[in-house]
Amino acid sequence: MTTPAPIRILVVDDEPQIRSALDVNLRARGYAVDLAESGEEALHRAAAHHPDLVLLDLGLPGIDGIDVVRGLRGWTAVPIIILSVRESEADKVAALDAGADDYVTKPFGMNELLARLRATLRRHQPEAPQPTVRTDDFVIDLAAKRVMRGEDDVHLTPTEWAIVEYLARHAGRLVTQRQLLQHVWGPQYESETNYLRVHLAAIRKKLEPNPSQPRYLITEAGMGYRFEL
Amino acid sequence: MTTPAPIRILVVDDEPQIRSALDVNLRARGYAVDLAESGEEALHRAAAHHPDLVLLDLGLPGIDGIDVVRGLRGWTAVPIIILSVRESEADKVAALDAGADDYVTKPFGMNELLARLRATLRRHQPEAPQPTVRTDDFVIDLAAKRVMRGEDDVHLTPTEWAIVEYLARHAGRLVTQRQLLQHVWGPQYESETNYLRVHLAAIRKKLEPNPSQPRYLITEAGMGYRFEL
DNA sequence: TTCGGGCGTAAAGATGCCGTTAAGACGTCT
DNA sequence: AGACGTCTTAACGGCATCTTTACGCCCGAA
Repeated sequence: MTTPAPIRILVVDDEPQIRSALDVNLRARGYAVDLAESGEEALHRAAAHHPDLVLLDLGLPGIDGIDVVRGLRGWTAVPIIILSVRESEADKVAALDAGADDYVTKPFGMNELLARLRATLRRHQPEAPQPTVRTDDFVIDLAAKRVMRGEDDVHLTPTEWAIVEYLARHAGRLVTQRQLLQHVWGPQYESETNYLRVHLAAIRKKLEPNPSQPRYLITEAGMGYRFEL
Repeated sequence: MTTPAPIRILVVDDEPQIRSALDVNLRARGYAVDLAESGEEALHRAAAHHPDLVLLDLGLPGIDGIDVVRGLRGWTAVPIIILSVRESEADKVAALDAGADDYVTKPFGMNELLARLRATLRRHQPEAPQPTVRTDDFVIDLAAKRVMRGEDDVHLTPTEWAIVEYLARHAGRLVTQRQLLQHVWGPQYESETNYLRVHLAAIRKKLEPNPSQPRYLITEAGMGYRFEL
């Protein structure tokens, strides 16, 4: 298991104190921070570094903040939170309709900003990639709970699927009978090894090219089973 | 192109003037509005009607607003915008971390609220990258919340639509009864599998060419259902 | 070689789930 | 308040699945 990559946040503000305050607070929470002090620099750094979220001050010298929002929205859906001293409704409406995700009025509390930041990031999390286990003869789609053998799919009963899934998630490793029994049937089933024999036979009949001589679902006599890729 | 279904908004507030003001303004913008004046009613109506967005007052009699957020987040990802007189950072942080999407302090400008509402709804669109799901026999228009079978459209009840939509958005994957029950009826309905049997029968009667031998809405005995394209 | 434990296979019975139907409850409009 | 659409609830037959039992094989140990 690798450590997750830090979430990258681009902070855009022309006031050095605010940049610094955000930098310190965000780094303290484990975010990676990139800083920009103008709209041009913001667009440039966003294109170069692809941040996971943008904190954007509206009152920038040069390009207006709203135009930064439009510039970003032209090519990316990165979440944008506006920081601004402007309290007027018109400004908020314009920023939000330009594509900003949230609007926080300065001065703001750091805890509120962090909470809004978490809320925004939470919404933008992409779905985890769907794991599949492939062999030469069939494909196990763990997310769809489905097994494909060539073009047509193989129908597994609930118990059969539970066994296959557990073995596939521990592919290559030896799984003891007790592990399987407890995972599929519950803690009190420790010694009903005949269940396993019966169901393994059914599974092999459906998945193995030659069920009587298993290639994938290997029996380790006296110990358990092993799913060989 | 068919007329898109109106966006349904659930307004939760115990003050009649605010309910009424929101009701009028939202209807004027073409939203369909559902009203609730307590947390209990909010949870109940949300489960019954599946709104597209919830406007929630924190200062409710009975259940606290935060608990309403938690109650909803237990089973649905519907966007929630908090309306509150409480300005303290702690309240905002608590609400956002409980799963709210935005926080607006009363008194608020109607235009700002509408802009935040649009921004929140826009953000939730990416969840529907495919507006239509097509089979040989019918077309599911996820945006318009409508099903067309050939030329004429099939009328689905709210519950039926909720089931079809969930299955269509997870096309090909196996959806457990528990997933469906929690998404359609709420968290406390984990074991009422007879609901599913009854409604699936009704849906099949409307969509399947041969309802007694389903081609699209496949039952996986003991596990759940699968929408086969 | 003989014996016994562990395993694979097959088939029959038991179990629980699913589809179907219909009636009553509920909520929402006119 | 009444009528309509919709949801809930219960009952039942049919069927998929699981359990249980029996038997034969293989292989290592005596």
